[in-house]
Amino acid sequence: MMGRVVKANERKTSRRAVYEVLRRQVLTMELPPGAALSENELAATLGVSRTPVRESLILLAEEGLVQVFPQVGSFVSRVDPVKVADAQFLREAVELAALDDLPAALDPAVVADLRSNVERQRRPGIDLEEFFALDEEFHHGLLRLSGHANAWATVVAAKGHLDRARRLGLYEADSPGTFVHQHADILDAVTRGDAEQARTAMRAHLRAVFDDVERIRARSPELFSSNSTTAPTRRSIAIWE
Amino acid sequence: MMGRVVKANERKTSRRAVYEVLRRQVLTMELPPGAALSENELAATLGVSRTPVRESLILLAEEGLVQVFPQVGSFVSRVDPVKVADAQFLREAVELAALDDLPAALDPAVVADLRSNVERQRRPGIDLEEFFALDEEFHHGLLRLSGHANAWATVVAAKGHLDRARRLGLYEADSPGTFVHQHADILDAVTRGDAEQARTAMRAHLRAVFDDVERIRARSPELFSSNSTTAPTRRSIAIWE
DNA sequence: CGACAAGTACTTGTATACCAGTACTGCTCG
DNA sequence: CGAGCAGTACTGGTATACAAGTACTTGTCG
Repeated sequence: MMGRVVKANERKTSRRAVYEVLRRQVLTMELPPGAALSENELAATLGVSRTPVRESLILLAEEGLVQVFPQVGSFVSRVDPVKVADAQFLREAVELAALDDLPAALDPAVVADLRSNVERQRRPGIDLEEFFALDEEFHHGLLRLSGHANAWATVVAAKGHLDRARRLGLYEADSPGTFVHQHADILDAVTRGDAEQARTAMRAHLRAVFDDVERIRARSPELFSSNSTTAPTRRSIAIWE
Repeated sequence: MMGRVVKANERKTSRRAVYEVLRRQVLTMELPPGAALSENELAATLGVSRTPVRESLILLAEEGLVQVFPQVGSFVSRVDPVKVADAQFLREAVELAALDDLPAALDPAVVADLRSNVERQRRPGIDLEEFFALDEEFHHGLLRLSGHANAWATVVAAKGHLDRARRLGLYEADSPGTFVHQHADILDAVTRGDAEQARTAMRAHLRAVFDDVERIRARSPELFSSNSTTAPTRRSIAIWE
């Protein structure tokens, strides 16, 4: 048989655009936990048909950010403390393992990016969304240093619930100053080659982020899932509108 | 506003069935790397419409098991050594972190399951598919011991490429005896409470699995992606039929 | 015989139509 | 007035129709 060569360039699909919009709106709480997501309504709002909307909701459901109940409706998931803890564990495992795997000679370009990143985090009156973007970039950069940048995508896909909880915490804080200091500490230890201190600083940082969740949960319980036990026998949820 | 209570039971959807069938066929190499997956053809074969087939392919593409090229076609991904290494790193990070987090008192029911599992792995002439199922259950059980069973789902979603490489390795081996021994070693160390030895044994086990990949790659290079460098400037692939 | 170009048969992406099923509304009847 | 039940307007799941685009085929011309 002859070899058949297939060429394809990446094209703009409306599904990708819809997915990114919806995901951002869920993570930023613009679409709050519990909100109803009607496929028809979203399609009309976004100016597309149900198909790309539906496919986006399926992907978001796979990430745990949306719950789809056949013949009933689709809803933004409440923040599930169990999933927050799961994401915390996964993230800590990956980021600490990466620190264990740092090469002797760090990529100077990446190190420069990280330094610049921390500097920008220090800007007074920084916007929260901007800080989050820098924070993501910082942690991603640390993984790049160890050559495991690709693992970040898996962490990102799993930590949606954690991100929403973090956002809740930061919205109530005056400034993300504490976290900026922790970032600087981690980077300092890494560049000094002090792996043990880097691990300690990273663990303290991630745990500090995690500890915020319980505080927020006490203040805004309606945003959290009430599935206290492992698995409910009946798949039932209550929506307050 | 009044509280609105929504009840919904989980229903059978053909999409879930199609997804599971396709995923199994990809992981077992029944659909080999590089195979063309026509949505129309699959729909006709499975007796459903394009919609559930298409939605399943989107999910598989998200896992990296399938590549979709708009207006060109969908294909089973070749085993990407980079993704195999990524999955290996992720898995090792998670499973070792779980061993660090074992409680003082292990759940005796889970321990009994693990012992029974290893015994069944020892059965002579064991079928390969059965061994894989037991292997999955074994590692999942170890995560359960540390209370991080949910992290297994994330690992599973990320390790599709690794699993296919492993399967290739075992298909050529006479028996999975070496791995069974390693499983037994890990379980022994865990039940003895020797966390350090458990970590060592686990690391050796996972690395042994990983080392098989290069051997297989040398023997069956056509099943592997040839993206030697980081990112190709053109999204082009070659299919041999 | 070979190169080039129009045609054709596919591909996936999107839009729409229909179906099964759920939850709320409001009428009816006790 | 209240409880119960039928009606109705929604939901998401699936099937189908159409559109945009790619790669191979084949006819034509030099």
